[in-house]
Amino acid sequence: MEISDRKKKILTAVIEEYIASAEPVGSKTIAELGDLDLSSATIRNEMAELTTMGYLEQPHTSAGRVPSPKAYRLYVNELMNRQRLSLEETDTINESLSNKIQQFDKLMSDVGKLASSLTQYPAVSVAAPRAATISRFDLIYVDANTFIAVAMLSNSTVQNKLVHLPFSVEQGMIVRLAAVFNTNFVGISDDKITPSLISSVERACGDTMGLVSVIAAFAIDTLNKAKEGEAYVSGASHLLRLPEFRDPDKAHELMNYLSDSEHLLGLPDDGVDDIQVLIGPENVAKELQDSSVVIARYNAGDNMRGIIGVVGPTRMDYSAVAAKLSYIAAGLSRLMGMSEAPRGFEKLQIKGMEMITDEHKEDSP
Amino acid sequence: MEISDRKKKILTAVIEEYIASAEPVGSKTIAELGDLDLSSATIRNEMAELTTMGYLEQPHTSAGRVPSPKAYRLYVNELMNRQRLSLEETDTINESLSNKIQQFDKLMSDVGKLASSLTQYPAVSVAAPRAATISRFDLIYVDANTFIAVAMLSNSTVQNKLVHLPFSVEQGMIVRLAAVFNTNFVGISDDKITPSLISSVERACGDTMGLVSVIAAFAIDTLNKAKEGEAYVSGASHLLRLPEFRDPDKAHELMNYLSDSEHLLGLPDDGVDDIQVLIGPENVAKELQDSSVVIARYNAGDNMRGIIGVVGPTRMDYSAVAAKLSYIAAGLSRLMGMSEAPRGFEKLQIKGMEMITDEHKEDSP
DNA sequence: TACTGGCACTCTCGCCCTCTGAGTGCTAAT
DNA sequence: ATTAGCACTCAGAGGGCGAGAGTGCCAGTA
Repeated sequence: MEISDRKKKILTAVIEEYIASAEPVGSKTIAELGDLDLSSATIRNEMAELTTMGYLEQPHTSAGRVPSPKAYRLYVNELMNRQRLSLEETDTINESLSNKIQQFDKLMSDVGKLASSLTQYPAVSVAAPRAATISRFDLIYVDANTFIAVAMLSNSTVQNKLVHLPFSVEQGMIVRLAAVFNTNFVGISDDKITPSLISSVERACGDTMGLVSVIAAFAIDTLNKAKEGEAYVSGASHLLRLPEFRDPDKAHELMNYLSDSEHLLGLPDDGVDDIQVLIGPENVAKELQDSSVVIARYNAGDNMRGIIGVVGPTRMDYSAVAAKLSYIAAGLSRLMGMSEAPRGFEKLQIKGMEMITDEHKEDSP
Repeated sequence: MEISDRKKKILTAVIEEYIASAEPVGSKTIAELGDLDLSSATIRNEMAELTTMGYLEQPHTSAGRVPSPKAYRLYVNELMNRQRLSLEETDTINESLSNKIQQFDKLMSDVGKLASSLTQYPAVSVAAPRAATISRFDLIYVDANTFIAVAMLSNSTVQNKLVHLPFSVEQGMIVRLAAVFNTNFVGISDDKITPSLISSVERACGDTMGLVSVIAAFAIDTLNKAKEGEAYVSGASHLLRLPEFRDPDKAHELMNYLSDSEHLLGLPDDGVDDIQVLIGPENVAKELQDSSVVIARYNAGDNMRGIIGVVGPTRMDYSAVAAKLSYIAAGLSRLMGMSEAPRGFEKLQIKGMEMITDEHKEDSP
């Protein structure tokens, strides 16, 4: 059966009422809203039909109706009106992002915190794994027992390691090693760094003290680290505020699931849309079957992708959450993803100096 | 009134029973343990006195007794027998630590996760703030628009930044800048990097394009980052397992408190003992008044101090938690704090190669 | 004098019962 | 097609009751 316009209106009203109250919605409540000029009896009939059509559910006979996942899906796809953020809200987000972006390594977790405090739901922040090779290598001589290894990766990140040695090396050796590494280790993936390569390099520069091994280990370590994704969860405690998680066992189950980042690292792969909503049973993980997830993807240039997501009950304010997340994601892409434009420069301004970015735009994209 | 030996024994029994069961303990339960050969009536009398002395409390007239904070304090100070970890447990810890220590920047949060999973309580991992200066500076030329700034700090950490420029610079300029920075910026604290210093340096190397500012900003940023402490919370969901946090509001309050790292950064300062137990009202924060905190301090060399702590109900298995935490802390100090011995070297072994460390010792220190 | 058995007393907790009220489905009237 | 009206259902709140755990106290015993 096709769903009539009037049914859609009623369904929308039920969903929005339920999102606000978390309690089953009765026909009388809807009638009294006054949006549609219908008696409660008429609405009752419509709601009965919506129930047989699978859009509404009754917890028990004499209770009101609760939207089904199918209803939320319809709501998200066509019923809800996409919310625009207020100027105030976009300003807050822009300001937070500008501040956060100063410290690149904390960015991931800070963005999660921002999303969480903005939406009042737990947020997950995930950086997609990305393959990388070393594109430049350097060794900085500090003293006879110490040098710093620096590796710049193909994804434009730089890693370093301070190495103390239990013996002395002369500066010339360090310089020679750097040169050899730059010819042998640049542009290859970590599984190409085999023991046989290491020993041939050892012979090439006359290293008998295991220096090459140490540096090669650093290279492997760095590449591995780059390959791994990262995942952070922020604001998990927001869950406990919600009526659907008053039961500590339920809350515990979900929080436990979220705290294992293994589960979250898979998220960035499937799905192509900029923003994606997974409602209840649409989630594959059984721990999420009663919850919904809103995910925004961003592209931070240099083949680094990430997602920022929010977890909540199926009764979630999809409209507001989606608007906020996509604004954050767009802001991230804008601030970080300008591969063409000069990068890094604008991140290094002294506090108080103006950021070199576009002027703030308050349109949510 | 002085507390007799027999009272101590009874108190210990009550505390341990309560720690295990989370329910008020009656005289009969203690009598049936058989540890002391006394009738329930005698124990009843003793418990009544312990109550007037302030060691026990009654939730209501006809319930058993619950230990007071004062009782836990006595228990921790002299009653409990300090637990030794099993060989198995120490092996697990040692192994985890060896693995974690590979990736220095994740160490903090990983150690928290370890403590949390070991104790089954939420854990906090805090790195104390530490002042630092730059002890060596280097700029690595990548291409005409790109260089890498590397700063080694007095605390032996190394930071770097990839800098893209919206214009070209020649390699000679980069080299000259590095030299100038090494003479002007080494050994000074961040508040010495004033605009006037920057402009004098700018004049010294003929920089008209703001390069010096960019690099100085990196220096300030790096020093600031080093000065800030870091705090992580792991395994907060463990709280929900505990009977005292079945009430979602209580759990929410504590989790909320913990999630704001501001509160935790203060922890490392006060207190001098290696291991410290704060019971209920001994905590200054009102959110912790009903909970206990066990803190272990470690010293990771290079003037880096940190604490690893566990938060739980006052009814906490102090003995086991303290043993585990202090073993972890000692392990950290051992693995990282060997300032005299070669450092860094042992962290860079290829996976599968043996770690260069002391053999595992199963003594808890 | 120190301990113990016994007993009356108290109070929580779980259980059952009842009652109320919200919400429904259906029918007859408009 | 819509609505008013009505009988029906059922969760949840409130009250009463009994069981059981634990206590304090007293009198008796070693």
